[in-house]
Amino acid sequence: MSLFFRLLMIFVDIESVEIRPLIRYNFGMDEIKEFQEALLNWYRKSGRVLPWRSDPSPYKVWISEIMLQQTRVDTVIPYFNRFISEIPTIKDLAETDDEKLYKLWQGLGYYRRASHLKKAAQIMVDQYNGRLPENFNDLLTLPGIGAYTAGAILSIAFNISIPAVDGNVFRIIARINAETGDIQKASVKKRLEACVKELIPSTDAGDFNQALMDLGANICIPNGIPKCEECPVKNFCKAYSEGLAYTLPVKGNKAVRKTQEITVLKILRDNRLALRKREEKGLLSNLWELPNYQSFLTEEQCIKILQNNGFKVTSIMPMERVKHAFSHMDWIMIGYLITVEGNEDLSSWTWVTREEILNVYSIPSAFLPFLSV
DNA sequence: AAATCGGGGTG
DNA sequence: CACCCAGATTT
Repeated sequence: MSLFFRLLMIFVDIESVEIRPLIRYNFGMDEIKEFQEALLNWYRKSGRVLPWRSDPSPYKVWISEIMLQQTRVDTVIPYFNRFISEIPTIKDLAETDDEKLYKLWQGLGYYRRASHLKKAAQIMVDQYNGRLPENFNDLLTLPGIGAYTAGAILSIAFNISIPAVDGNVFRIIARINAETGDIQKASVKKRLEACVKELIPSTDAGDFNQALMDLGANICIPNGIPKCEECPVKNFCKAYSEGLAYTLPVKGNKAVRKTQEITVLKILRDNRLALRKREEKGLLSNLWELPNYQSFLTEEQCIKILQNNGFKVTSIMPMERVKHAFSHMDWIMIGYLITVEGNEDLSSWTWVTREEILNVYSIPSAFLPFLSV
């Protein structure tokens, strides 16, 4: 045997020790077939009934997948139904007014998704004959579509055999293999994705992928104790056989949360409320907000700000303190209810009616506690 | 690789 | 209160 081969074997051995700890990760052909059938049979019997499943057209699958990014099914359902009803086709989406689009998205979060949808729809109209492209690479070029969403669209809407690996699937596959590596790490993710590629059937890929999602939602759950006894594929699961299902997967990386103190002004003039449009980039971009300022301001400081802009303050009253948690930071907000007189309009402020607040302007959830009063 | 980007449900 | 969710994009 050549020296090259011996070195290669040593290299492979080291790799397998470092990158593959205990791990299952080796399935026989018969076993894969059994796994697929067990999962698909369970899905056909116990899968969820969802609005985007009754008619899995490419458009509906796409919209649902974008809405479902980091967002629970129960949250998405009413947004999805309203969206499809208001904007039923790709062409309609490409031509939808931005305010209407953002209003439909109000409260759903990750607002970039809405603007990505419209941009992608315009590209589909311009370059793809008004349809979704049917291949992975073209889908990936569209804004808002990454590897997971491209896989989901291709498998569910076009029945192409391709994985759609989301948080559910990472968790399930990690447990099946008793993967003890940190599933946040790229190397571990790569390993898990390769495993899904082995397990996915050449037909029924859409059902297979959705079956994994439903398994993750109802059986192999993320928080709390997984319901292993009800699991259709428990006999294939190394974490189950070793009593590790509750412990796995391993996730490191606890990010430090920051806190910002903010003063929010609810300013009324002639029964109209002052709103301000946020920047086109960054947090809550393009949405409408109550005028607000860094740090906690006193009544006197607020009055001075308004006077400097040409208003006469006729009343000012402190409002209840509100906390709002984003995924990466917290806002602590104090508020003042203020009435003003004066004709000088700040160019960046818009004076709106109660009706318009409800029907036109998209306002982030953080400010809603100040509006209900 | 790590940070950014929402909001709500859950233990 | 911390963690997670049918992730993608930017830094």
